[in-house]
Amino acid sequence: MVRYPDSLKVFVAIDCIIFGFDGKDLKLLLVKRKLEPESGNWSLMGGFLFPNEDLEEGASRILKDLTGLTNIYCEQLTVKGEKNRDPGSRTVSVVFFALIKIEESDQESVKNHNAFWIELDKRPSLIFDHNQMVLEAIDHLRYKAALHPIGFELLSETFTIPQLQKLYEAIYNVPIDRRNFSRKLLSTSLLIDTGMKNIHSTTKKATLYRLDKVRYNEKFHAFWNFMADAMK
Amino acid sequence: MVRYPDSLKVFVAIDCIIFGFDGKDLKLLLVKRKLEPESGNWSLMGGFLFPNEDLEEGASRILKDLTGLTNIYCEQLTVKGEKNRDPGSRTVSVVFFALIKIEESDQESVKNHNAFWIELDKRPSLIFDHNQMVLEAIDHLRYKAALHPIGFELLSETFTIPQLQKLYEAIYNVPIDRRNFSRKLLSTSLLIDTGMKNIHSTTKKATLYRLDKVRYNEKFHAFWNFMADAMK
DNA sequence: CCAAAAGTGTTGTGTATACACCCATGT
DNA sequence: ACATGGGTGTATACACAACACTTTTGG
Repeated sequence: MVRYPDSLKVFVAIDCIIFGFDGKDLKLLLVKRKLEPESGNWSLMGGFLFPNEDLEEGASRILKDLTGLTNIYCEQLTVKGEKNRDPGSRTVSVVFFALIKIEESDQESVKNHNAFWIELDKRPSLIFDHNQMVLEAIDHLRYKAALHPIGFELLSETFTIPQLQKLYEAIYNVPIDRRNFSRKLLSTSLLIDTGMKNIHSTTKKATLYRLDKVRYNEKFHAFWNFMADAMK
Repeated sequence: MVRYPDSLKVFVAIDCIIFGFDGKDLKLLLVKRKLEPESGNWSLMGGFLFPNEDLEEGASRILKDLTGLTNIYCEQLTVKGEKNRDPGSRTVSVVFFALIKIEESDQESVKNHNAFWIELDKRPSLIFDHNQMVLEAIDHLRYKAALHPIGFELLSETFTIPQLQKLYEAIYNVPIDRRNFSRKLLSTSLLIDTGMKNIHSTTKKATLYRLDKVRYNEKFHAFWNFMADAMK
């Protein structure tokens, strides 16, 4: 077996861009670093790839460690390998894009990592090339949510159509017609009426739906048209 | 500055999935390996990331080396990091997706690398996880060509609408209505009439168009609707 | 009774499809 | 003249956006 020169070897890092939605604003889960390098500065949650794990396993490990959750929507977003992106040592970073249901995450665990849910529009500047990663992630969220039903990954198990609408309005920062949005969503056959109502409302109580997971999995990769015009 | 343990370091490879279109069939540019490991077997064109180059530079270098071309449509497709994907040594591979105008490539250079344009449907089994990479690339081609005007990257500078149609029929393996396809493409404002005709035709000579590159660059990331229904 | 939010209905406009028909070219 | 392929026209169906109206709830 041929041996390659070890001088070609580099570190492989994993960085996670973690989105959440609190019913009003889109948020990012960011870490105020306690370790060198860049101690005290803000960054994405990350770590090095371990010798005994695949890339996706590494991302799952990091996300589980931070949030306590296992079944997180998570996909590769990009790889960053610019020569001098990490001043310490040549490091290639695999960036993952994750969507979290905030209220299901372990707030204790988040606090222990010195991590905070920060409104997207109020995020601080991040270390290295993490700012650029976040910009690409926002683009990706807008892109993907227009064509595929990923919005549900940011909501609770049960949700109302007005809640879903507020989410899309936050993602695209545009007002949406309530009536057309409702009809469009109901026509997807993705929503199952739970028979319950949102008791927290002070006016007319909205119907609580849950996702039809069978149909969701079957048709996830089809092209939907949630906000396709927002990308025009 | 903190030092990380060198035991975490891995090799980073670059693999390129290179599509071409000869007017009739979609093709892949594949290499019959002359070096160990896996000498004599088929693989994607690839190499290791050099210490002095960024990822995209590495991909450009490999593509230039093989085809002689510099301005190739090329984007990151995915990263493969499965623990045992390379039996030699732990290697993370960044996979690039490239679209080539076959007739503009340097056939001598291709031949010197023992590379061959092979019809997609007749491709041999490839080494390592390269088969899986190709499957994902075909999916990506179908996905992206439905929404963005990437088909032009596979055609010559000037082309006819019937040629474009044959390309889309090859990508999606479906017949397309000539008249509706023509009107749809003309309505994009992406085509500029060159005033010339395709002299190679034995019947009525089709109009030769070229791409409006200004509009192409401006609106590339908008959502088009070339074959969106093929993904439903 | 009123304000605010949820839910349903209607109508016009534009886009996509399924067709029919005409034109140009070489044999 | 005729077969083959290129180019244009049109009617229909369907999806979407814009708007009006009704219902529920708490105060």
